[in-house]
Amino acid sequence: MSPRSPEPRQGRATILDVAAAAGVSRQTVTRAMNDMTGISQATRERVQRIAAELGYTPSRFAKGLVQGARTSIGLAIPDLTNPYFPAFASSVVEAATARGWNVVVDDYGHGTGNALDAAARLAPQVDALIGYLGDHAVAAQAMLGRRPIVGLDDPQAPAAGSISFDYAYAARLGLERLVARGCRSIAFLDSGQGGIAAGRGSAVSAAAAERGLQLLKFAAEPSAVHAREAVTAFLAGKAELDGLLVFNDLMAAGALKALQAAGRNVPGDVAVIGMDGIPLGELVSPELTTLSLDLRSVGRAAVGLLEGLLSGAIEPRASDSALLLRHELVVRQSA
Amino acid sequence: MSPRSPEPRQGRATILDVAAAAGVSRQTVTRAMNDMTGISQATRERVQRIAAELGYTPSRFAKGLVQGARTSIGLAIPDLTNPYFPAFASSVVEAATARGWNVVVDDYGHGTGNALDAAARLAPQVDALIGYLGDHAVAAQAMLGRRPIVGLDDPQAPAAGSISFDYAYAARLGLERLVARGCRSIAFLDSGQGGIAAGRGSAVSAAAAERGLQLLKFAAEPSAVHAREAVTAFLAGKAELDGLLVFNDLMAAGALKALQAAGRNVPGDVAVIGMDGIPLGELVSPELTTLSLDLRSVGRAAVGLLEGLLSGAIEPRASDSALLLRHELVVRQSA
DNA sequence: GTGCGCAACGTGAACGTTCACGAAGAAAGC
DNA sequence: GCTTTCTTCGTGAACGTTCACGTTGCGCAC
Repeated sequence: MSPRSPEPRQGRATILDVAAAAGVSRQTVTRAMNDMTGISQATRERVQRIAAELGYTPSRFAKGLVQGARTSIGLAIPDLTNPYFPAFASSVVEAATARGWNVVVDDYGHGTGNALDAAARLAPQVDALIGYLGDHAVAAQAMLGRRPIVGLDDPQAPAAGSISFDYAYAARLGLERLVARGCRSIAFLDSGQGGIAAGRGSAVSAAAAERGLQLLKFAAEPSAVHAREAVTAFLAGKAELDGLLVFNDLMAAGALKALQAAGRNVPGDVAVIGMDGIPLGELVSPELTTLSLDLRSVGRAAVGLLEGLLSGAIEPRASDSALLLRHELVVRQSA
Repeated sequence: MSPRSPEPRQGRATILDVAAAAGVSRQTVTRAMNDMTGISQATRERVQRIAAELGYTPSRFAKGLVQGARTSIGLAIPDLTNPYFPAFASSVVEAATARGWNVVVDDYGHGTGNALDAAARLAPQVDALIGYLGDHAVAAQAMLGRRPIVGLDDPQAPAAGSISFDYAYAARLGLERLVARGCRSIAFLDSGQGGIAAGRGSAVSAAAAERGLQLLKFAAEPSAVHAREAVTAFLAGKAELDGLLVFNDLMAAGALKALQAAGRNVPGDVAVIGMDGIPLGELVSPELTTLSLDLRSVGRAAVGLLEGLLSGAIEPRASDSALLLRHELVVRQSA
């Protein structure tokens, strides 16, 4: 048995297998496979045919090693089942695809995982990272070494690049709307998770204090069902309620359900405002008034930042590497 | 200038940079970085510290080349903004992560892309592929060479592994429900896209014929807004309608909106049944009765199939490589 | 003091591809 | 006929890591 049989049964065929089968050299196979010049049309076709017969596909490792490709980015998100994140992921994938990059997606919400686990899984696979990393951005950067990170919603300790949201502005906008509608007893349904999620709650509290508003706060895990249960429990208490600002649209959708189940009319009895502006808001009844984010622009911005960081056009942790985006009030039916 | 300066400014640091800076050999750095035996604790820590200072991270290409890792799978889906697909993607990512695999996600719905473009982008990056490939499964297999593909919803020309859905069964279940409710004028809102999507429509037609039912069919692009417009236009026509079966839940949600806008009570005037069983169905009003799929089990099954194909435990295109899953009627409020 | 074993560390080879260069042969110009 | 040019193809080296060895030095038993 020769060390390299003409048609290896196991393991992937290599370029040398194809070369041997075609009676040419490595380089000629390379020329044929990559549509390079310096090869006759006849040879090109013959080699391609033989390659296909052998099921040969070039090793991405060997190719990447010699070419030094930088084309894989990681995307770390907490929960693909919360519609906000696929909407965001979709725009990241679109922007990355336009640049010829691949996106390795890691959803760290399963089980007890956190962003650091996701970073650890992605670190050996990618050239850069985009993600909701919260407090773990620093540790993630250590894992990534010199490869850039664009962190979302990390205004405290921004990563090399960062995209944050002006929650103070959003909170003012939301409360203003509720007050303008005549709401007197306003509550904020927060996310029960700390970390990344804390910014919204404190911004709303601050905005309420600024206006001299008494603000009731309660919290739930960030899902529709949990929000529904939390609102039901809240309504069972004595508290008055005629205006409700909610951590995100998904939870707001759950809140709507609970209010309706409790016989409260929305927006007649209780006005509800969500946050994020996901398409779901237009499908629920009543349609959700929300503090909307242009999610496609968020993804584009993140990938654009990353491109700048990778090329060196943008300095890490500089003024132009930290973006602050604003929500916009989209008035529909719920408030 | 020596060919390898102690602290290279540009380009990633290599194992040799670390070795030189620490005054040890490659192999010792390897031992330190990978927590191997045969190294003193003092040296291990010193090397790790120096590696961190240099921002060294091992090249995935070199590592993959020598270790022959098979840990990246591609996931090709048409549209991340349709909630069905992230729900599916989430379960694939979860199952893949549990096996230590990474998932490269490609969303080919942007612009004019199709599944073949996605396969072409993914082919150089992954060791296997899961996806909604439709007619392109054969062409995709050519790009993947010997690497296995698990295709979804491709009963005609199954890939190496395939997961299909028993639409005949689902259609009978749905129509049965509508008839049992007393519906006489039943329509099916189909997806305007051919290819992958055609199976549902023909199954519903067949099931209707089987029952001797007259079935009205109309179609729209598979999004909530398009479905809403299509239903509005349909209602503006003369046709009677008291039962509506819809291609998927997202479109059904749009249909609900249109029916309500036209003053039709659901389910009083028109009963509506969706398909897929995505969480959205519980958030709309009335809550959507649907032909539900256990999406987590679909992802698990796909990854399990892939694992079998990769390990050789499952033969491509064999009886055990083609799974047929059944929908289940989940009765909520809309029918 | 000789031999042995073990811990700690180093070196050649290999993974599969592309790049840079070189060589052979044919066609073309004079 | 000779050189030149162009097309077609082949060969050494390199990418950065791990694997399988080999080597050194030290302690210890006899």
